[in-house]
Amino acid sequence: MALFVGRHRNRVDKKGRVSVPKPFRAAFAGDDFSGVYVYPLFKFPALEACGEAFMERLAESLDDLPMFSEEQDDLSVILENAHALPFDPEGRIVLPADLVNAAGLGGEAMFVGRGQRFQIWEPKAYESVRGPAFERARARGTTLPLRPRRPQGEG
Amino acid sequence: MALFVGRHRNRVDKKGRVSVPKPFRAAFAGDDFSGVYVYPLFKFPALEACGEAFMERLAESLDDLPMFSEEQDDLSVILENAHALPFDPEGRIVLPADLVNAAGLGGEAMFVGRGQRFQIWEPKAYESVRGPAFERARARGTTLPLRPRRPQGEG
DNA sequence: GCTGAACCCATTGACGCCCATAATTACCCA
DNA sequence: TGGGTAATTATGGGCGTCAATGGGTTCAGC
Repeated sequence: MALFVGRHRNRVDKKGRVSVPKPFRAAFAGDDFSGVYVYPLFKFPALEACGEAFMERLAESLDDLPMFSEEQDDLSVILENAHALPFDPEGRIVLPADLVNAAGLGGEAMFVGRGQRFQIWEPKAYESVRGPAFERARARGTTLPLRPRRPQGEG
Repeated sequence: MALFVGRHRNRVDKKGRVSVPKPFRAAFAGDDFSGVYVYPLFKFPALEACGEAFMERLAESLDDLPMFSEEQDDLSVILENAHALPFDPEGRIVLPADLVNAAGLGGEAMFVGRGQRFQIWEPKAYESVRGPAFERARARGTTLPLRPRRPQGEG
């Protein structure tokens, strides 16, 4: 599967349109739904986006939680606040007002790859929140506990 | 899988292009994505590069961690700072400004084999940082416990 | 008839592709 | 063993294409 990596900074025009970076769009090729699912993060002033496959996985994970439980109710807010945003012919999406507000977006949007999904940030907010993360990793001498290599596919 | 070994010193032209040494390129033959993933290292003023397989493994390791957890946020630093750099028809990649800055690259780049991955250094920085490593290993009488030979072939 | 959204079109600027050339390296033959 | 030659890789520059962007226009719903 194609991965989302790196950062891309694009403009948000007067109509609220913003181009999804081509490398990110490419990862959705073949999906039934030509667009992305976007929802606000509760942890950061930012949005997260994913494709159909991941959204289904998320829904299933929610179903694994006890029915009528508090956690299920809480985490369901993701689905409740998610928007399915279709691509226009040029590969742009229109961000609804509630998402713009949640992320504090202005004239520009920063697309940030996260592997299976990506995030959308107001550039300055990204800088101040995530900027220190790299320095922190350096200071801690962070090491990566990698998942063991798979015996077969050896992908 | 082919291994990355040895050092290669290539020029970086005005456009930021640099040839990936042929022996290194060969290791990526057969990948869906014809190019390399490059990200800055925490520990050194240098870049590290890997292929699709390793990057997917990294993304999967991330997904093994709980969504919205702190660890996941920390580890995704690599993905956020990585660039997918495609080969041009001549086997070169274009290094973006942030990577050039992170490694302090000028007119030349040193490619250093590291087995499953390789690094990209500014030649002088490599000399001063890694040069002593050989002497240090000698002085310490460093030893390396080898992993037992695997039963089959299976690279 | 009005509002809003989706589509179409034009511009521009970066990036990828193609070519030509130079520097190695590998190979062959004397 | 040495030199010469051929093939391959590295390098540099120019040009064409495509992605990003902005505005206009048509269509549908109210």
